[in-house]
Amino acid sequence: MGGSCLAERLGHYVRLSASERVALDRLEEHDRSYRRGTIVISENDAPREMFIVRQGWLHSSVVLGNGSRQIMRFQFRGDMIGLPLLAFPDSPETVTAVTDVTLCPFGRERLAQLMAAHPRLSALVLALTVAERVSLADRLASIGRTSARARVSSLICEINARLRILGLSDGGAIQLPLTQEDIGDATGLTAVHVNRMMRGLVEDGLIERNGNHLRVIDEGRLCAEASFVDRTALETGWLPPAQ
Amino acid sequence: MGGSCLAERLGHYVRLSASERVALDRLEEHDRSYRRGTIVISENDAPREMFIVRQGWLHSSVVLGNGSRQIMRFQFRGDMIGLPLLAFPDSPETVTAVTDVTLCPFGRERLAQLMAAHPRLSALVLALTVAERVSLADRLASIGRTSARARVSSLICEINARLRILGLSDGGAIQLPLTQEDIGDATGLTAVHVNRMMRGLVEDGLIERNGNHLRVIDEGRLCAEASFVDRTALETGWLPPAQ
DNA sequence: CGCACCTTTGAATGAGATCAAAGATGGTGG
DNA sequence: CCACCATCTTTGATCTCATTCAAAGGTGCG
Repeated sequence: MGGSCLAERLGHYVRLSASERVALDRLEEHDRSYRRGTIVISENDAPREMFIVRQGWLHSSVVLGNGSRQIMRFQFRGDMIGLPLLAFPDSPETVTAVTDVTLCPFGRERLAQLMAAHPRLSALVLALTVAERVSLADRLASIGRTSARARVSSLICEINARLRILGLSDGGAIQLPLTQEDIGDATGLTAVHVNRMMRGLVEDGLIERNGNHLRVIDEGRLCAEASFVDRTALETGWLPPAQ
Repeated sequence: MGGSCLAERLGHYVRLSASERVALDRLEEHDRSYRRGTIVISENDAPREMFIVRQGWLHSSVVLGNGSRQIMRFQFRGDMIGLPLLAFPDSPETVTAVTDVTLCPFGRERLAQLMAAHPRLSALVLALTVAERVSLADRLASIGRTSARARVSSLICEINARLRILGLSDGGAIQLPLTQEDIGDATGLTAVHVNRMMRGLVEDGLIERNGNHLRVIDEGRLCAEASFVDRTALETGWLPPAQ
């Protein structure tokens, strides 16, 4: 089964103690696979579990009264899914598998135990949640205050930056298993307009595409146009000592 | 000085133990006042402290490369400010006092101590952060996928719901110390268009205004138009035992 | 009282949506 | 292995909601 994916991620930021590592492994005792397209958590359902992503892409979204969909965020290996369960009995969002995925389910009580026993992991999970909040805020600013072209650029920059630290971006070349409709739902645009913007980016030599394959050519210019800030680094100097 | 504002808020969700109460009081040992308009934390600065709001309104915002501003969220009594310091050395956002405010500063180490000593408070702070993330996601969907009128309605609904649990909404009547420019920056609209939308809401009998005073007349219809969901309740059944 | 800031209104402009239809692509079953 | 069907991409024409520009009232603070 290999080590815990969450441990792998947290290991980027701190040197985990043996007992922390054991505790994290226990969060991922079980795993479960889903086909692409599967709805893992459904809006307004009352899920009993959260998940850690072991393999594959997912996204979380909501559908509004007018029938349109907003994709909030994409989730990759090592990401935690379904955390709203910590605050609300009913899920505020739908989580969908974009590709075939493998997930490790865990319950609230299990997390509570871990937090009680390991203050440093507790603090680290809080820091990760805060970082995700900041990342959402970046997206908010992008959608609220920038042009269609900048919104698409920003999404590409974010996905590329996040895949890079997972070793899934080969010099800017990534697998992008999204339809233009998906990209539109993530950026607040129509699929038609996403198409026009992406062709523009190709024409201007910022990216290349064929099929699901995308390559960022001029990352500096792409990020600059998008006002994109990389949030993948994390400050950890303040954490309490390991247990 | 009265009790801790954060304790007051957390007390809505759980019955705090004596020792938890003492720990929370220590977070708010000091306080500091700022005039309205003051920038409390500046984007890209490296703040040394976070704050708990004791009195007044603030907002957090970013300014993008094109010069426009996006307001992410408004903060009221009992809200925590500057949490990004837990994840990033430089602040990703500017925090500004909308009215005269009183804030209680505290450092990361102080929070780390509290989390190490009080697993339940730890979990509760995590739950609050998750809830705020969900609330941001709601805003994202509002801005990404709804009309100008719905966005303004949604903002009014959210502010009203949050002020209500603080006892600051008198049957839908609230103090709204915001310019239409502020509302525009929060909803991704221009001040001019905000003006037209608000007059529309008044004409249709959904709200009333004069000066800084706003009254929600038909909350049901306003929330329905905005696809607004109240996120002020919090699930706490899973928390570890109090210390 | 006067000035700065905010709200309100109108007219022109424009970015992105909508509508429609023609190519591509790929997965599935025969 | 190939043909077919569903889904996705691409392109063009038109429309609309929100922006932009401009200027005239209000309001409150110093």
